[in-house]
Amino acid sequence: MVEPTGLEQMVCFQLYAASRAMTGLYRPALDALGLTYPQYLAMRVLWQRGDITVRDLGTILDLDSGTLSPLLKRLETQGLVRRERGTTDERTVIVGLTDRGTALRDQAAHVPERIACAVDLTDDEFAQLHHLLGKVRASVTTTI
Amino acid sequence: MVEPTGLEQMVCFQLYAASRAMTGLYRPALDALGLTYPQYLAMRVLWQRGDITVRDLGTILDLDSGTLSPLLKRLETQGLVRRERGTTDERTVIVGLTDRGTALRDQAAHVPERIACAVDLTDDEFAQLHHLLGKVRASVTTTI
DNA sequence: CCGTTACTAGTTGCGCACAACTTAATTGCG
DNA sequence: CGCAATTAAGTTGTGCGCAACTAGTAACGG
Repeated sequence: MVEPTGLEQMVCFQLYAASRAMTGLYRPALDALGLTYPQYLAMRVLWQRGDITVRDLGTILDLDSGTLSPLLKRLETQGLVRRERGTTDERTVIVGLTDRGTALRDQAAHVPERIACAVDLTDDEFAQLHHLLGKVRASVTTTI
Repeated sequence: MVEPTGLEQMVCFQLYAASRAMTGLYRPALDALGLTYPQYLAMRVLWQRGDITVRDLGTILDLDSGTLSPLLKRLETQGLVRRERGTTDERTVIVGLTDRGTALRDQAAHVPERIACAVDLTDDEFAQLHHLLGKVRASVTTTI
């Protein structure tokens, strides 16, 4: 689809570097909440959707139990999350918010605007980028 | 620059997910070479530029010595790279390719095309994505 | 009903990332 | 020159990501 020497390599590296730069941008705001970026993503899903199995959380975040189990254990240790076995299917574990976890939502409310201000893209460019990243993810994941 | 509730969050997550998906796409090809993706990036810089200090390598890859030192040590253990103190400035360490490291370039030559074929973007879209990621990186890093 | 197969979480091990710190060398300023 | 400030690389500690594996549960086919 493209000459193989430079461009697509550059795109992949740009992706890798831009992703790390963006999570670095979140770091100060999230440090104040005591969260890492992946923990923040998990909390966002919980704030939006409430109780959820580890499996479904993994599907949404594109992470497996090898990553999520210890991450959720740390959130549980912080008192933000509780975990309990599913009743109908005892293989599953259902993750839910504690009161402290629910309360954190308000403190985290200001985070996205702090980020948006720092990234110098127009609405159109945001939408374009979103579209292109979606295409990349779709084509890469279907390639498996 | 944008309503703070959804879009920019999605973009950041898309970036995070797309980056991991892309490195996952490299994995089979790089496994065959015995390299991880960050190791492959370091080798690419060495193939292009020859001897380089750890500092300059870090500037190019946007990584610090905390990441590079152990990574380069592993490449050295594999016999792909040698490290020696700079003569004029003994604080620096100059990284260079061994014969085995140089030879690996030919085996790695086919990697980029394998990736490009799997990502379903036109040349224009690749260029757009490259441009937008560059803007993100630039605005994020200058924000520091 | 029973055994095989599939599925869900969790664990282990390794290699990043990154913050914080250490060591050693250089630079700069009085 | 002499010493403080700066710089380069390395070390330590924590938290991902992901492969490979384990334990326990559910589903299914005969």
